[in-house]
Amino acid sequence: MKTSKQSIARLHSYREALYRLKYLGFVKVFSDNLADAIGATASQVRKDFSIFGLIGNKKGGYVIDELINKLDELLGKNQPQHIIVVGSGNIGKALMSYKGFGKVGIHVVAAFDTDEAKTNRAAEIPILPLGELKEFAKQRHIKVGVIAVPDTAAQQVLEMMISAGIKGVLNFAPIRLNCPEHFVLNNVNLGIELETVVYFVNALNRQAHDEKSKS
Amino acid sequence: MKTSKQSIARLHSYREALYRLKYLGFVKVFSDNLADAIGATASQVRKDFSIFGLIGNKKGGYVIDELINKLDELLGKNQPQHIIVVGSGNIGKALMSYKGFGKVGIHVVAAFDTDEAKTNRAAEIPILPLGELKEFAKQRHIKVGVIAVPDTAAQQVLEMMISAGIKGVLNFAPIRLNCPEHFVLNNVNLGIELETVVYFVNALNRQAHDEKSKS
DNA sequence: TGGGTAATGTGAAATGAGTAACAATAATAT
DNA sequence: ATATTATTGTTACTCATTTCACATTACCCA
Repeated sequence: MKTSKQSIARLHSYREALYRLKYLGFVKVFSDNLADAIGATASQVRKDFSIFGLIGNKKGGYVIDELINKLDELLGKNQPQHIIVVGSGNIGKALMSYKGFGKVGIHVVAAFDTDEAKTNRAAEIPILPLGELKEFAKQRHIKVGVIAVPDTAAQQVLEMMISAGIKGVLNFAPIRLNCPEHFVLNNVNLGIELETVVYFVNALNRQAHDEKSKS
Repeated sequence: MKTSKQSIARLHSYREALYRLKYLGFVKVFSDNLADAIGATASQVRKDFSIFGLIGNKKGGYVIDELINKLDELLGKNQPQHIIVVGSGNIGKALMSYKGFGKVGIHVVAAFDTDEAKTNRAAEIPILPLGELKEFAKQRHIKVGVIAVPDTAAQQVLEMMISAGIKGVLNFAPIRLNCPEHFVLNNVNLGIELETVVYFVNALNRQAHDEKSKS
C-alpha cells in the first residue's frame, strides 16, 4: 500500500475539503470537485481513493458522509489524540492556540519549557518545567510531541521524548535530528520555506529581465 | 536546469550546514559529510552540485568558503530581502521574531493586521493597519509576503498583496488560494504536518499490533 | 617516478509520482 | 427496451527524482 507522506497529506486535505462541502449542504461530490478544492487533478483523486479502497458510484460520484467516515477511520480520527509541545516561544504558542487541531481530534494537553519562570499549572494548557516531561508523557501515554525549541536544545529534547515513550515528533528546529529507525520525524523548517519563496521570486525576476534584454 | 522546489530547499540546507561546519572550524567538506548533515545521500549531494555547477576537488572534497560563496550567489543571498507579514497572531509573531532570518539576509520590515488596536508604529518591526499594506509595499518595492491570517481572510489578503506588486507568498492559512499563473505560492499547513505525524505513529502502532497477533 | 587510494563527476538504471486514456458501468433519456 | 451519457476505477505511460556504478583524477607514499 502506497503511504507516502504526500499521499497521506492529500487524504487529510480531502477530508478538510469534504467537511467544508458538507457544511455547505452538499451530499455528493465528484472527483473533479475534490480536485479543484485541494488543487490536484481528478485522476489523482481517483487514484488515491483507489489505493486506499475508497469507492464511489459509477456516474453518481461519492457520498460525502461515507467518504468522511472512511477517511476518519483510515486517518485514525475516531479517538482523540493527545500531544505535547516543548518550547513555549512563539511557535510553541502558535501551536497551543491553533484552532484547527480541535476539529481534527488533536488536543495539546501540555507544554514544557526550560525556563521555569514560564511555568503555569493553572492555564487551560498548562506550561510545565521540562524536567517533568518524562513522567507526564509516560503517565498520560503521550505518543506524539512537537519540538519548538532553539536548534541547540532540539536533540536533547528529542532524546528526552524518546525515553518517555513518544513515537513521533513534528520538529521546527532547523537542524537534522538523529532518531531510531522506526521513529516518526517530520521536519518543518520555516526559514527554508520562506527562502524558497524568495528564491523563486528572484528567479522569476531574472527571467523577466533576460526576456526583456533579449528583445 | 533542474530547479524543483525540493532541490532548491536542499541547496538552502547545504548552505546552513556549511555555515555550521565553518563555524566549527572546518575548511573542507566531503559529499558524505554534507549528506549526513542534511539527511541525504552522498550521491544526491554530488548530483545536486553537478547540476548547479558547484565543483570540488578529486580526492580533496569541497572548500567550504568557496561553496558558501557560490551558494550565496546562486540563492541570491548577496542583497538583503525585505518582506512583510500579514497577521500578527502567534504565527505572525513567530516569523517576526525568527532569529534565523537575519542570518540568511531576510528582514521582516513590517507586519499588518486588521485589528487597528494592535497598530504600533514605534516597534522595531512596526505593526500597521491592513489598509496601509498596498501603499507601503509599493513604496518599498516589497516582493515577498507572508500570510498568517485566518483562512476566511486569506484570499482577500492575497489579492491585496498581488495588487501591491508582491510576487510571492508563504501562506499558513489552511485553505487553497487562487493566484495568477506565475505567482509564487508556497503553502505550509501546520495542521496537516502534525496530523501526518499522528497518522504514521498510529500506523506503526497498528503494525506492531498485527505482528504480535500473528505470532 | 609510479602504483595505490580516496575522492569527485556523471551517464545509466531504478524507483516513484503524477497524468492520461479508456473500459466498465450505472443512471438517464428516448 | 435501447441508446446515450457521465463518471468511476484501473492500467499503461510519461516525467521527475534518486540511487547506482564506475571512469576519472588528484594526492600520497614508497
